[in-house]
Amino acid sequence: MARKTGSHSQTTGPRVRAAAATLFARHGFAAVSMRQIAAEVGVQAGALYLYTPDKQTLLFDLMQSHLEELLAAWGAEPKGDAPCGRLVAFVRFHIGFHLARPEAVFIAYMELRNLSPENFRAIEALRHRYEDALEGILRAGQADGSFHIPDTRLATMALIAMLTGVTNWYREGGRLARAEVEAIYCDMALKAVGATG
Amino acid sequence: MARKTGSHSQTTGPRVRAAAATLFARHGFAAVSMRQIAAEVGVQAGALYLYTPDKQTLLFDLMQSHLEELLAAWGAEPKGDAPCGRLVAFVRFHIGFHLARPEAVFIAYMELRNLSPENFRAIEALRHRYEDALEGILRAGQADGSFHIPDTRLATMALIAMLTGVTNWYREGGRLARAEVEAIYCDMALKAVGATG
DNA sequence: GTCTATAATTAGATAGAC
DNA sequence: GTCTATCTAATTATAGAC
Repeated sequence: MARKTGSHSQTTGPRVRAAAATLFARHGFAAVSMRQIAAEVGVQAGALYLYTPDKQTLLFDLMQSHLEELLAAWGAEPKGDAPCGRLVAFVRFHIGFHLARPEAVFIAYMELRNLSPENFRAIEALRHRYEDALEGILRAGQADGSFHIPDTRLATMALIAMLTGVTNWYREGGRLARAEVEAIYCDMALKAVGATG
Repeated sequence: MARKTGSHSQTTGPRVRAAAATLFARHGFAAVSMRQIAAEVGVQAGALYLYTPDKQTLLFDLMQSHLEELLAAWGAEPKGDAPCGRLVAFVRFHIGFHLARPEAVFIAYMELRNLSPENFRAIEALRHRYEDALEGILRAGQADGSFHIPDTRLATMALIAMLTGVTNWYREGGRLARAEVEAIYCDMALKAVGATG
């Protein structure tokens, strides 16, 4: 086993991010101090500045990497050709991805107003790209007659809000298993867009 | 016109609450200082403590009065007998009420983690009572065959998340008028629960 | 790479003058 | 009812020893 040569740089950086994610999700960005993060990692506050230039950048990096991971994961997801199949794939993917990362999801939705204006624009652009992925599916289904949607943009926002809402109430080991939740949301989503197939 | 007898107590209290609501919604509870609130009202920081014992209680009062107003307004709303009509009434009521109070809605959903444990329990109880109102409609519709819902509790959470999501994207004077948005959401909600009528 | 110490600022809340 | 002044404590971020 390779010796770590006395350096912790390969582990402390990620641990700082993990501790920040946990604390930001639990108490909110503004309510968490750099000292709390340091204590969670097990270092002193000053040491954090070896891994981030400031607290704001720490938040931005968490949100940016979450959304880039989301886009990359959806891009790598196998999807069918028919709009109905693609919508089902999106619903399952969205729920699975979000339930697997409750902290990152929480931060990405709740801490937008704590971003600097430039950072906010960057995050919003990434989020918009993800919304466009769903809107593309709905447009295709509307075009080929699979769906019956009064307004695709509104349906996009409604569906994403509905799906993301699972993270507010779902608890592992609760009344419903994840697969059951996914199936029920697929059913509701297909019905909501008036799917025929 | 009655003279104000030199006292501002009838106006400053509400103005403190209004300023706090605006600032909490914009920047978040933890990021707003008592001095900022005082500046918005046009008094000094110390004067705020004539109207609230502390910052935490100020937040709690905003959330509590919002939810009590929500429950009272829904209770006073005229509703039909048939489940379909009652669901339509709920959708229109929920969207209308929430779009009219973007600040209070934002605070009630985003600042739960900044409540003390006791205050959190009180707010959650109020929120649960409101969710139960929708769940009652869905249960009735499921019972009389108007709706076809795999799981009423899950459908309740899904619908509320979908409806509340309007506050994230709707802008007055935007592409769609409020009535159009309500109509489209009614359509999607009815379809999502498999309404037959 | 981490710690200790500290600078500079700001926070929530209170006391007492007016 | 409001202001000024202040207390105590906590904040972000940096400097320099090790």
